[in-house]
Amino acid sequence: MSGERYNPRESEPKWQKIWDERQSFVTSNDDPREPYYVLEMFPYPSGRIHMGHVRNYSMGDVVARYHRARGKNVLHPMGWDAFGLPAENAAIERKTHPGAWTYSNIAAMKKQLQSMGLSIDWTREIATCSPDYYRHQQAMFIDMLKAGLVTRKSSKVNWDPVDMTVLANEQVIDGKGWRSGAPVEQRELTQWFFRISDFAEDLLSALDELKDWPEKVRLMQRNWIGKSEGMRLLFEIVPSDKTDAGAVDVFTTRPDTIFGASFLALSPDHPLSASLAADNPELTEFIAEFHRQGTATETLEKAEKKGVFTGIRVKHPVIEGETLPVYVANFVLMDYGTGAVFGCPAHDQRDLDFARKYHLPVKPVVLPIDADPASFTIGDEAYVDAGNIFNSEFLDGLSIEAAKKKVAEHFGARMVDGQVQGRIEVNYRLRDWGISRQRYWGCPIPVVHCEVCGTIPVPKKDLPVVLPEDVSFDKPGNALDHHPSWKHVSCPQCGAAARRETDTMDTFVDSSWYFARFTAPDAETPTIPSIADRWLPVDQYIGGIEHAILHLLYSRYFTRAMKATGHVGLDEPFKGLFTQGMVTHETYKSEKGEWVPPTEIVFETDGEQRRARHAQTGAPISIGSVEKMSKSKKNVVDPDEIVGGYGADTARWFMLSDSPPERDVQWTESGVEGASRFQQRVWRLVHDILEIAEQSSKTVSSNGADALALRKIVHRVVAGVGHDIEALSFNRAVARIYELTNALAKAKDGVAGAALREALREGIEYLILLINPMMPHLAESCWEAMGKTTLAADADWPQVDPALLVDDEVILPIQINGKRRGEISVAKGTPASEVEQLVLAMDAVQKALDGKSPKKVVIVPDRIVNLVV
RNA sequence: GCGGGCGUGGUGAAAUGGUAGACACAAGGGACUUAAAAUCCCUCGCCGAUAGGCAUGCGGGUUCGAGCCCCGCCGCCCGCACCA
Repeated sequence: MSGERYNPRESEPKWQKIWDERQSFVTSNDDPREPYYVLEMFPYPSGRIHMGHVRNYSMGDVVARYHRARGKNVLHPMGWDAFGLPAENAAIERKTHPGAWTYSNIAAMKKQLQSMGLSIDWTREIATCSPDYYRHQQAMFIDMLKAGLVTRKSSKVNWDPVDMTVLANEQVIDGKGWRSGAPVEQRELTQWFFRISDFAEDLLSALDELKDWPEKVRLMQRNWIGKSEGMRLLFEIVPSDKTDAGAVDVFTTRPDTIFGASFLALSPDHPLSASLAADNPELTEFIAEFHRQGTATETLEKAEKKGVFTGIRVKHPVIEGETLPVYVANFVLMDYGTGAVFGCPAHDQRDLDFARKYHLPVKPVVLPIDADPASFTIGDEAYVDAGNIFNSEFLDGLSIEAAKKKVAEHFGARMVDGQVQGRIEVNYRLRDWGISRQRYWGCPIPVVHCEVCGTIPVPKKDLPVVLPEDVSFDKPGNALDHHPSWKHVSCPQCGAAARRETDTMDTFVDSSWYFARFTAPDAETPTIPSIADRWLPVDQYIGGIEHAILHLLYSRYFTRAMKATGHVGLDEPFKGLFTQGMVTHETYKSEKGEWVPPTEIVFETDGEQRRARHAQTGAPISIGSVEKMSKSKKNVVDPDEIVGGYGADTARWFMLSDSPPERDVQWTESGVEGASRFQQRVWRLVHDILEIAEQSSKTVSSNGADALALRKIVHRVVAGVGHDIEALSFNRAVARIYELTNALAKAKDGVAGAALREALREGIEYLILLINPMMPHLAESCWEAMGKTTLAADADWPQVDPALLVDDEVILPIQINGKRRGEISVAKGTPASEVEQLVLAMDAVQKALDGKSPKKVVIVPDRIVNLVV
């Protein structure tokens, strides 16, 4: 055998250079072969890749290389999600320009990614902060503006007081900014919006067709869109001197409980609340207090349900002569429905709490099945389940569903305040996507505000609207707005002095179409629709679950908006979606309770317990829980150190082994060493077998049975690995490859004849091709050692001989009363009657039967035998 | 509160309703070596000397047969959360 160890530090750069020189992974749009588009979520250029990237891109690369070997024309590009606030923060801290910082980060990360040996077409690289990219985004924005997909409106927004910018609802997590973590405040601002809510129904129903998406993600999006079917209902105000308004408009999903209504509640933000507050000091104070403490979503959630009577009453819509009091209540959202609700305390917990507090009537109108109408009462718990309507005149006896229909008919035929009193309405939780950000480092919104002409889009010939280079970040807030001259322009329509829009776009806009731009990255238009439509949708998209709502929902919307403006011809951008788990690591703490990085620790074991000490001081270290790698807990492992030490293939292999890809994976030193050992083992095995194969066969006397047995294993593994990769079950593919390696190592020791030598040769050749998607550098080195003059990267996936997948002998386990008691080897396809005879004749079976005859004999041909005694 | 997911050896995990624990890590024993590293071989769910028994969070059920299907608990994780 070759005594030399495989040296990844030498071989990996060598193959990377060769792939690069031969342009192995450059994809042509004109290639006639079947297209396959695999994409991993592009990274934010923070400056360094982390293990999460390694895992993500290792998976994507396996898919890309596998499909390339299967003869597809594979598109596997990479780019940079390069706009965003960290660049501005860095500019402030380091007195540099956001662009300079970003581009130097890109260069550093690109080098790191290249050292991983990914099969990426780097000729298609894009950075969203480049005018070459964002000018097309601006062009599409103008198209969408003209198509009515974009709107500008004043609304209450989530204001991040640290980042000094606006956040979309989706970007507020637990009442805090998704990036800054600061409690979010509510402010009233004029903003640009994509009218995503117009697409709510389509975005919701199309989820059903995304069969290659995780059910979990579809469900999260479904909940986020939040469809609810209900009714809009007008309550006529009893005339008084308090207000001129004729009716209050209410949204409800439970019109069937209308007879149980006992009050109306308005949001403090409801226009009627404000007008009623004018001569009502108590109400004024209540609304003011609501606004004081109601800024942060968090405090809002914990607040007690409170309200103030407004002094006005409405007519009960179905009970003649009765009226209901109107309250302003802190739990009614202005954002949802109409900002007003009717309270039916018997069948809604919130309403019940409110009613008990203010001593309002509680009248049950839904009777649980089998309950006695005479004695059924509501205590502290509202009854919200199924039942039949009672206490409700013309609805009595109906089911909830039937009652809803009847109520709709009833109110649909009546008029209040000059309008139909009630009509069916569908409401969505999904709000329009506010994209205005008061930041410099983002795509400028290409419009001009003219006092004469209003808001005018920048003519396309004047695009791109480029960010000014000479900016200062001395003052907090928007550097673009502070720039002395940039915003002063003349109106493109009338020529008068006008002002540029200084808001830039949310960076989620940038990432909502990059996958389309990759299909024609140098085009003079945002896309070349015929080419985009050929590649899209992305066949396999891979990324983190944290983008389940934001990025993926926006991209789905944006693709529809691009279709409406003629830039693509499809609705859904991602056919297959896979969300990978996080990379975790043990945490370590010193006796003082400080986090200690794994690089500073040595481990020892006494066979029972693992202990840790500080490498330099020898101080004891406590081993803590396994957590997501994070700087704050110091449990990060730097990919550069792993790639520089063990090599990229080892890191890749380890990321794919053991843990199912959707689950979290724990990075361990021993796991990496195991991966590295396997790398050496393959290298040795290939050389050992080559040596055996080259020996002249003096004793050609093999009957071929051993060779056939080996070939069966080889072909079964090849078929299995292909299957596993297509299912993205990389850990199972890895296990099969280990099995093959074990089988080859065993077989090589017993070589008797030429047939087995040939089988071994086929075995290692296939082994190399199987590991190629996962450890491509090692595969090339082994391929070369075999004397091949081509590249493993260009080799076809091994052909499976179907005949070798079939066994002519099968081993049937024999169960007695469901417990395994023995086995029998029979020819495949042996009929049940024959098997029964054979089994009953067996000693072990006779012994177990103890002279009795079985009550029942279950025989599943080629699978199992079960005797019931 | 609502919705979803997951509970299998010391560990990561396998297992179209059909031999539970493949494969790997860790551990232990042995070979080789002056020694170490590397490598190779063996053991490795629990109880039991063996025969065998018990084992997939707990309790039931369906089935010839359940880790897998159904019902009820317990625990952990994730998402949403005053949505009328």
